[in-house]
Amino acid sequence: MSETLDTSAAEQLRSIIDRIERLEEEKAALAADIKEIYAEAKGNGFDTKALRKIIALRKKEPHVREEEEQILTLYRMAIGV
Amino acid sequence: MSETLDTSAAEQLRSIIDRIERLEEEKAALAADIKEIYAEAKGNGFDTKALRKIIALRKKEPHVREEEEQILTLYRMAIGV
Amino acid sequence: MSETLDTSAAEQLRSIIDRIERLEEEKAALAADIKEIYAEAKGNGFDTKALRKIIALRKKEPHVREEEEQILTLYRMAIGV
Amino acid sequence: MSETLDTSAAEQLRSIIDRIERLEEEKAALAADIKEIYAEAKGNGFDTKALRKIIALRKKEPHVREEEEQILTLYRMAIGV
DNA sequence: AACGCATAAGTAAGAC
DNA sequence: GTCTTACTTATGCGTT
Repeated sequence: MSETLDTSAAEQLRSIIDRIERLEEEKAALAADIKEIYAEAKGNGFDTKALRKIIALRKKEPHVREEEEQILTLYRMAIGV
Repeated sequence: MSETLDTSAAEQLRSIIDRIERLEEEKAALAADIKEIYAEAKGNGFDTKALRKIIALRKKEPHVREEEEQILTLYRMAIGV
Repeated sequence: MSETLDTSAAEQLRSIIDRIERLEEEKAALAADIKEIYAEAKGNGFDTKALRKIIALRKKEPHVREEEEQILTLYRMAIGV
Repeated sequence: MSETLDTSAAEQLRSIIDRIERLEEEKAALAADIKEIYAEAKGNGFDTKALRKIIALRKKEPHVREEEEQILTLYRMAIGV
């Protein structure tokens, strides 16, 4: 490997970093918004852990979710939990 | 801050690192054993994802688990998922 | 705990979930964009692991980063790594 | 899929879960021991964040670590961080 | 070999 | 202030 990046590569590198940082910033802003909603929900008496589970459940395709729940139920019954 | 650690501190540092590394090694060995059991279970037709959920469920205190499931069910019914 | 959520609470719940899901969607879109930039960078011969480290370094306040690096160097010299 | 596990499968399932739980317990005990060493080190004035970095560095093969550090340095110089 | 999944680690925040 | 809990990132693993 060479010891330094040539000018073109250095410019490319800067560009990549800039673009990523810009997007990361927007992503962080959204994460903050989401966090705020959870905080507000908690303030209104909702259980955030359950809220997160609901969100996760709704992300799955219905038939996938049902299949998974069926298997889990099967195992739970088998060992009595 | 000084620029180097004195001999005593350096020795202490080595000792700390050694002890942690030794324990990390044992921990990694156990993780490998666990992984092997999952692989074997999968080979026998078990669903590892469901297995992991079962293990997680059993980690919780029964009344805590029941409480959580009750809330989740409440929310699921309210929004129909 | 009551067995069902009253209408008002159910509506609130739906609203919370909707808002979070909308934001999560935007967040996922940004994450996908970021991933794409990394993939493109990789295609142009950049090392993505190093890129991520650079991004992480730049997130820190300069004096914090320097302080951390100084301590790390101190420890590295003490144990010779 | 059948609605219940036959007796043999249920026994197998119990055995799998038992074995995993036993190993998980030992693993958790080791994790607790490790945490304790970090706490003790912190009490003696060591920086745990740096300690963790040292441990991570030592996990890598020397030539891999050197290669990674070389690339990172290259990028850092190119963008001046 | 790339892709997503899953674990683990590290970091940051909140509760006691 | 500490100590846990949760969120984020990173790395490794298995799958396709």
